[in-house]
Amino acid sequence: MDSINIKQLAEKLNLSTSTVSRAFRGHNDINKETKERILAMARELNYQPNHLASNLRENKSKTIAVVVPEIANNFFSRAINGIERMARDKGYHVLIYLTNDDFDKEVEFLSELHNGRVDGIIMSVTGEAKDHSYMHKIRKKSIPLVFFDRVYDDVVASKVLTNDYESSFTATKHLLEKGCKKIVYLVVNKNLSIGKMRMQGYCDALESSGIKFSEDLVIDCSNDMSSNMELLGQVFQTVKPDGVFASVERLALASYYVCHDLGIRIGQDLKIICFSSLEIAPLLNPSLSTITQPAFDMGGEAARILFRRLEDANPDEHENVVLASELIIRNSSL
Amino acid sequence: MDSINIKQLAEKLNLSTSTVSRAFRGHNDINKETKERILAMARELNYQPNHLASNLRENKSKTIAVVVPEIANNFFSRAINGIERMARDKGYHVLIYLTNDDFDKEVEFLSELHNGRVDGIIMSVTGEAKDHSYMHKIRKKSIPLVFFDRVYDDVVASKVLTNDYESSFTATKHLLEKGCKKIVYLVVNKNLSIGKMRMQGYCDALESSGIKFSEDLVIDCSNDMSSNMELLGQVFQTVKPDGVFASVERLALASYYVCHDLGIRIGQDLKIICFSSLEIAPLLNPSLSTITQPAFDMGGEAARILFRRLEDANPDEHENVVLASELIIRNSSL
DNA sequence: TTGTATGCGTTATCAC
DNA sequence: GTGATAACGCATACAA
Repeated sequence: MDSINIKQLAEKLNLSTSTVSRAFRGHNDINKETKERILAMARELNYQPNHLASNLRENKSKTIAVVVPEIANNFFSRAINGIERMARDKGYHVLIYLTNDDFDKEVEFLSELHNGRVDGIIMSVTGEAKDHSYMHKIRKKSIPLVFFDRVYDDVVASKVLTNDYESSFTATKHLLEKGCKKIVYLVVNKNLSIGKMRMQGYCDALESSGIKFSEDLVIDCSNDMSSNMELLGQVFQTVKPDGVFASVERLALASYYVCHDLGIRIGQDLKIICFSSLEIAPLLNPSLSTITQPAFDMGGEAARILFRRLEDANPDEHENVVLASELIIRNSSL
Repeated sequence: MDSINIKQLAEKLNLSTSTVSRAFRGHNDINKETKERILAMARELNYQPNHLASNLRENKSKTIAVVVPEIANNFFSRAINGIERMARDKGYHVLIYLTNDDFDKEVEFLSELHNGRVDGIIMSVTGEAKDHSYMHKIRKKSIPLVFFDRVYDDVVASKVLTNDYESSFTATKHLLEKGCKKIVYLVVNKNLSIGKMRMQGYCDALESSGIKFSEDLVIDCSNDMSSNMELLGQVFQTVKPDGVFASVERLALASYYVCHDLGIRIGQDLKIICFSSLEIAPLLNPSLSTITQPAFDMGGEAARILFRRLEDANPDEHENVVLASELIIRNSSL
């Protein structure tokens, strides 16, 4: 039993397709009884308007795309959760695209999306700092775009960020106050805006305590766990830092593994703090000090902004929102 | 500058729309030079066929829906990762729907999806064990469906599962061998197939060791962290179990929090093991023994099965796949 | 309040 | 090898 269409439904009811169509739209140019009769029959026959057809007709898809580097990640999965919740409320559907931090995929996805498939895009960019002028060309086609967390600074679009600079400054200050003299900064991509902001907070905190910033203490890591562990193992043994400020969660976790392996006592020998959305940070050994971003809310906010653009129009207005992260000190930095 | 359509492109080239259309399809009934000319112009003008229109025409969407209880969860986020990867390879797009374990939402989603929006569905059902006969009605409309992990036993569809019974049996056996006499089984929904299978493994392991199963040791929890902690606090103090077998990750984590609060020493006073996809289980305090499901592969397998149905046709053939979980003993059960 | 006719952008069928 | 045309299912302008 295949799907029924509006024409067949109309025939059953001895009505025209236009009348049937009206029953499903918000208008009130239809007799209440007829409408009910139509809806009843529709329920019985399990009819639902074909969205491809109606979307084609109305030139909108009621669908948004979410483009993120990864999903098996506490921050992004929560953010998507927030986006989905908001989208659901607004009657939108959510397509997911994972770049796996591959810039080429990002470009591919974005160009695929400009063909009516989606009404808008929410995106957190890849860590690869290549030329992203491709965005400028795409932007011209004017499908609304909202960045969150990882953004391209030179692309004009709405952005949802957290107060990375302040958080980094405070976190670094905290480590200094706890007696750290040699704090390494772990980063995946120095050139990405987010890495830059966080590093700036780190630098300024050092400076404010009269400590000179040293390029050697900036450790440029990758997204691969085992090579990170190898790198950090060397750093911890040769540079012998007494503090670690990790700009992303996975680098703190790599540090934990390395410390466990090398018998470095976290908290005593080496204090660790990091950006993280790990909800079980209190259960780690030792419990992990974190700067926790409001991931869910960031997603929700990004979606809210996008839908405002989509529905209130005014396509040239961009919103920038900054949400506050929370600094939670636990045993790893005490 | 808004999107261009096939007609405009055809005009620019002094060709008919049919010829232009041909350039974008796989056929070879078009002059090679014309084709190249068209493609070149398309690139220049940034033309892409509108997928709504072509999908309407072809009556398929090249899109699948993934319906899961939640996404901020290690298991599901990995599974989605696997699905997305496979979908990408096959040229499909992925819509995400989160039920938040709300049965009504599940019903709502599924009925929304039968209107041309998607070609197929991959789903893990909610924990609510209500009447799901609604599925039978929907199944008639014959859009391919693949279940993974959490399934409805009475619905005929392809299913991707793990060897839950064996894993549970082995894990419980392990606790018994380590000296546990009183093992509680933590479950969110006893009636869900997955809870049943896991519980059966637990029961049979007890029996095989000559221990009588007691209903009092089955603790029916919820999805709410704080009420679970309250419940478990009471159980740990009154029932005084020496072993915990948690059927889902969050219940083991709640146990950890409770033990930390009450000063119960995990591993010594109380041994814990659970189903979990937590990649940092080794970093917990103490490291957590887990039965780890191949979440990514399960997602990939579910997608593979779905696409086979979609492309090879043969709509009445169902595949059931069982993948093996891995039992990893760590300090929480030693 | 309802029906008729047209078009959304694309592709397949049939001519030429 | 290319062009004209109909059709996919629906929603609106207009007529009644």
